[in-house]
Amino acid sequence: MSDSKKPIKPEIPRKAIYRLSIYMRCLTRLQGNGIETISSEALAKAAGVKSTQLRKDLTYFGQFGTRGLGYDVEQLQAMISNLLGTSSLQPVILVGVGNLGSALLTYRGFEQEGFEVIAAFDQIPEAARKRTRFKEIRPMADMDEIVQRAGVRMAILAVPNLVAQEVANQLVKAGIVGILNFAPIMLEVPEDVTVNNVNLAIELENLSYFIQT
Amino acid sequence: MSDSKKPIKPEIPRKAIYRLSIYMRCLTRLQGNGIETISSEALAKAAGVKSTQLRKDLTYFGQFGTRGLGYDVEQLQAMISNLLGTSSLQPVILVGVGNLGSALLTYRGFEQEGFEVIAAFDQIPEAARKRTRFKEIRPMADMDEIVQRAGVRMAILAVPNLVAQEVANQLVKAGIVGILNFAPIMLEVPEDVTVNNVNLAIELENLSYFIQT
DNA sequence: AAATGTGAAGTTGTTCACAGCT
DNA sequence: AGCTGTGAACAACTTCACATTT
Repeated sequence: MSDSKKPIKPEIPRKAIYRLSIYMRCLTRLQGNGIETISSEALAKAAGVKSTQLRKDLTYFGQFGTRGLGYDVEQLQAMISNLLGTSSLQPVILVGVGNLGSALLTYRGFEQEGFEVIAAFDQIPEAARKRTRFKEIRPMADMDEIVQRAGVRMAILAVPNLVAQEVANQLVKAGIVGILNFAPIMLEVPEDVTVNNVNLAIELENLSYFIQT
Repeated sequence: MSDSKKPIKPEIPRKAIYRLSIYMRCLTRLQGNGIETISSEALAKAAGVKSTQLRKDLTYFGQFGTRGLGYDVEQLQAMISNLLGTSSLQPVILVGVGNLGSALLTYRGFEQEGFEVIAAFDQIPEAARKRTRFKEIRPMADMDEIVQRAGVRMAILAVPNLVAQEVANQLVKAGIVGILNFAPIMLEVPEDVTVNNVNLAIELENLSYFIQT
């Protein structure tokens, strides 16, 4: 599970924001199939939610449909993409090129979704280079300069637990305001910084609970 | 975000189960530091939750503390591990050794948490072998046999969207009852199968929303 | 007629306040 | 005295029912 602790706009449920991403993927697929208009009923089904929820989610941000008709696929897609801030390519850095970090660098899936990993950082860049083909591996000391020069606002944190807080502090100091944290600890960050936690082991453990006979 | 749709015991909030995993990690760390007893207050702080929530979460499963004293670290750890079904090593398979799949195989972090990836499957095993050093890469056709022989109950699904549902069906048929799904689609599965969804792109997108100025 | 937008009702999850052990 | 366990109050989120628009 992932988990952020930033309700900037407290009126809007955090889960609603996650669902926007899902709606957007569905819309992109529909667009690819040449479908121009869709009802909340049909889109909700594709997204795996109730149609009332979809409509409620959208109205947090405005009115985008036409009664009696439905939603314009392209227009709604553009609107959501814009809301999420993914309508332009966003630079991201990755910190910690160990086991998981190098795995994430290998996975080029972020690029397809509007994020570009412009640099990776590791305490021992030479060792890190042996684990990946990714070229831009830098020592931690270069972080400030690169973040500032490229105007990076988001970071993927994949360092060992013991140093996670310390590195998070460094990230914040460099100007990062969004952290995707893979370390299984609660990071303490200033109010204006958002942390989303992802932990694959916890997801497996959670499954493990539910599949018990 | 992760997301399962299986409330076998509807009284217990799903989020409470996730939190159990977090408590367990904290307890393991405390145990390593030689701490024998801890109050709900202190453990809750380490886990990043309110103490009342921790106590409520635990009482869904029974009474484990001593009033006036707190909880026995080792005992509580063992209890939660047992509840989650992670007290013994659990075999897992991975399906789809593409970009993400091979990244996940590279990441050996599951092993450290009580899960062993005993085999990986791909439609084109020869091509998949070029992406990873993991040895046990099999054609999809071998799935049934391996799952049954090893008594595997959990699978990590990292195939392209277009075939995700189809492969999920095959997994279910083979006897898998827990799926960690990385494809950004809602899988349709029988009631007795649990799906947890993880989508890294969605997590980044969600961050992207919150860091907007 | 068809489908959206939305206040109100319902449900689920969290926190409080305090009773009850040790 | 200190800290857990828990019903009751509260808050957040979801669903319903229906008025409204095309």
